[in-house]
Amino acid sequence: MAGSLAEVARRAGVSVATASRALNGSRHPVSDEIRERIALAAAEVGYAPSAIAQALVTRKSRIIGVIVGDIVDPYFAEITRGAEDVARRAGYLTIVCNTDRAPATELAYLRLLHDYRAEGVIFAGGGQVAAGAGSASAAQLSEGAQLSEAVESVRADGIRVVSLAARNFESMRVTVDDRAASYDITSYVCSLGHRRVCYVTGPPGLSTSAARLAGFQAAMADAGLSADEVHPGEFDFLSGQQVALRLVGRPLPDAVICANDESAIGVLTTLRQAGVDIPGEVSVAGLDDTRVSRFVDLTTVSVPMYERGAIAARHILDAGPSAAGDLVLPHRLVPRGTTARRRSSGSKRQRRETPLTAATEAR
Amino acid sequence: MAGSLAEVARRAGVSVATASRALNGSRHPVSDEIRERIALAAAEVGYAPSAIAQALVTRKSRIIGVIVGDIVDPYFAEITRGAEDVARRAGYLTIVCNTDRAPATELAYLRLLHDYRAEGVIFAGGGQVAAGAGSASAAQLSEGAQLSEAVESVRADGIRVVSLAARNFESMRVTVDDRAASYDITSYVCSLGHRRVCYVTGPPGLSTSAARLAGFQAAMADAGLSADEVHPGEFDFLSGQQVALRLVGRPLPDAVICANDESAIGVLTTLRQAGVDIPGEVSVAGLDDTRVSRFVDLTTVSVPMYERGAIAARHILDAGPSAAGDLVLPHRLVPRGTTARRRSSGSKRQRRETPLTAATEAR
DNA sequence: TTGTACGCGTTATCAT
DNA sequence: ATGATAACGCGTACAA
Repeated sequence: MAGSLAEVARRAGVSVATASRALNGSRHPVSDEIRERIALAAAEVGYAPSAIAQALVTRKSRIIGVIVGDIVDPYFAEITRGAEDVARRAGYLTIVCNTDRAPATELAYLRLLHDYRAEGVIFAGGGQVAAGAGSASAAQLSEGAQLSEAVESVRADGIRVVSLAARNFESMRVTVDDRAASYDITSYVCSLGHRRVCYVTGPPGLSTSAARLAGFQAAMADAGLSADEVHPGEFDFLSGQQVALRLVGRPLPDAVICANDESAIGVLTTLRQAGVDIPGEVSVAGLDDTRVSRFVDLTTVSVPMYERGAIAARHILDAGPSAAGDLVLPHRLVPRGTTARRRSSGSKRQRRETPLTAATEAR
Repeated sequence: MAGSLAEVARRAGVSVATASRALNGSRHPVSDEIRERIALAAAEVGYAPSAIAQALVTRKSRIIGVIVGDIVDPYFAEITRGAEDVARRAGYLTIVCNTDRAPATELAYLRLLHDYRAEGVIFAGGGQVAAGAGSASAAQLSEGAQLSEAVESVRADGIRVVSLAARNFESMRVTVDDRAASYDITSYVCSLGHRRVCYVTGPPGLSTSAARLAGFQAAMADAGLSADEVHPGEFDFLSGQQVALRLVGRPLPDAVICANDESAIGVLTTLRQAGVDIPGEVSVAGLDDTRVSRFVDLTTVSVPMYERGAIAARHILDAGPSAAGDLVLPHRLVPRGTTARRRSSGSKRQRRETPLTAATEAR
C-alpha cells in the first residue's frame, strides 16, 4: 500500500526526480504548482519514504545504537533516555542492545550494528578488565581482543563509537572520574566522623567496579582508616539487601558506602526495615544519583548519566570534525538525608548519652 | 572500508551471485573450494553485509519498534527487555521510542518506523481516553483520530502492530485485565479488615488509569466501603511521596492502594521515613510487580510486563498466520509484607488496646 | 525549473 | 554448481 516515489511521480505526471525534490528536504527549486500536485498524489497513495532506500543511497542510516548491560537498570535507562532524546529530535532511531555485560553479546551486537551501518554506537557501561588470576582469563582475553578488533574495524568504516566508561579499545570517551567520585563520597562520609565504614562493591572484573573500589580504598587510607570490610556486590538492589541482612546481626558499622545507588538503596531499605535508624545509627551512601535516589533522599554523587548519553549522541550526530579529544564530565557530591554526623558509639544501641571525644569531633 | 559483495566476488574470482550464496545463509549449493575462497576474500576485506541493502531487496528490515512512555520507568523497561530478548535471538534490532505519552510524539514515531519499514511496532502503554469535559478535548480527539488513522495505514502496509494495553485503534492485543487486577488487590486489602482505604491514581485520561481506578471503586463498593479518598497521581515515585506527605499529618488511613508500584513504593518509603509502621499501622499495596517490588517486599499484583513484551515480539517475528485473536494474560495477586491484618483502630497511635468489634472481624 | 539515467549493495530469476 | 542481470526505492549529477 505504501506508494513508492515512482508511483507518486506517475500520478502527479512528473519525474521521480522532481517528486523526490518536492517530497524530501531538497534545496532544489520546484514550482509551487507542481509541488502541490505531488503533495496531493503523495497523500492519495499514502506515500511513506523508504528510509531504507534513502539510507542505501545516502549512506546515512540515521541509526545509533546504545549498548547497555540491562535497560531495566536505571543507570543504563537514564543514559539511554539521554541519547534517545537527542536522536529523536534529529529524526534518528535509537537501538537498545542489552548484553548483560557479556563480551560475546557486545561483540555480536556491534557486528549487527555494523551491518546496519549505524552512524554511531555508544558503549554505556564499563568493560571487563584483565583479571589477575582467573581460569577463564584466556577466553576473556581473546574476547576482549576480538571486541577491540571489531571496534577498530567498525571505526575504520566511519562509524563513530563513544564509550561512557573505561574500555580497553580506542574510541571517543564521555566519562566521569569514577575513582575520584568514589574517593569524594568516601571522604565525605569519613568527614562526618565515621570510622568503621563498610563497602559494597560492583561486579568483579568490571573497570567501573575497580575504579570505584580504588577510590574508596584511597580515601580510607588517607583518612587513616582501615578499608577491610569490603563486601562483594553486583550493582543491584539484591546485593545491597544481602549485605544489609548480614550486617544486621552483629554490631553495626558507622556507615556503609555502596558502589552504586541501586545497591545503596538495597541496604538502606533493608536496614530501615530491620529497625535500624538511618542516618541515626548508620549512614548510607551510594554513587550515581539515579532518579529514585533523589526521592529516597540518598546521599550520593552525581555522575550525570542522562547528560553523558545526550552528549555522546550529539557527538555522533554532529559528524563534523568535533572529534575533539575525550570528555570527562565533572561529578558532584550530593549530600542528602541518609548520612549524618556520627553519634557517640555508646549512644547507638543503649541510647546512653556519652560525651563526644575530641578525637571524634575533630574534622 | 567495508568491502562490498562485489569487491569480495572480484577478489575471489567469482560472481556476486555465488559470493552472496556463500556468505549469507542460502540453501543454494556452492562447492566447498569456492566457498572457502570467498570466505577468505571476505575476511581480507572485512566484509560486513549491508543489512540495509538486504532489507531493501528482501523487504524484511528485521527491525521492531517499542513505543513507551519513558524507558526509565521500570514498567516500560521490563516490557522492552522482554521484547529485546526475543528480537536479539532472532537477529532483530529493537528501537526504543520514548513519547512521554504525548500522542503527537507517538504519531511521529509511528511514521518514522513506517519509513524504516519496521516489521512490527509494539505500543507498550495505554492511550488517552476521550476525556469527558476537557478544553483540549477537540485537539486530543483529532490527535487520537490521526493516530488511529496512521496505525491503519501502517497495518495496511503489512507492519504488525500489537498493543499491550487498551488503545482506541485496532491491533492485536497482548494485555492483562487491569480492572480485574485492581479489583483483586483491592478486595484482598479489604479482606484484611481495612475499612478506610485511600487510592492513588495514575495519570488522568489514560486508559490504564481509568481501568485500574474502576477496579478499585468496584471492589470498594462490593465491600460496602466508601471509595472517596482518591488522590491524583502520575504513576511515579513522586506522586506517592506527595500523597504520603499529605496523609501523615492527619489520622492515618487503614491502607493505601496505588495505581502502580512506583507510586506505591513512593508512599511506602515516605511513610516509613516519617516513622509510620508498615504494615503495622497502615498497609500499602501497588500494582505491576516490578522488579524492585520484590525486593521491598511490596504486596502487589503481577501483570507480566516482561512476558507481554516477549510475546508481542514473538508475534511480530512469527509472521505466520498466528494472527490469532487478542491475548489477555492472567494476572496474579502477590501478597507480601507491606500489607497485614488490620489492628484495632485504637491501638494505632495511642497503643491503647481496644477489643475488635465483631463487625471488623467479620471477613 | 524539470527530466534522464546511473548507482547504492543485495537477492532472486533464469540461463548455462 | 555458477554466472548475468533485473529489480528493490531513492538521490543526484548531468543534460535539457
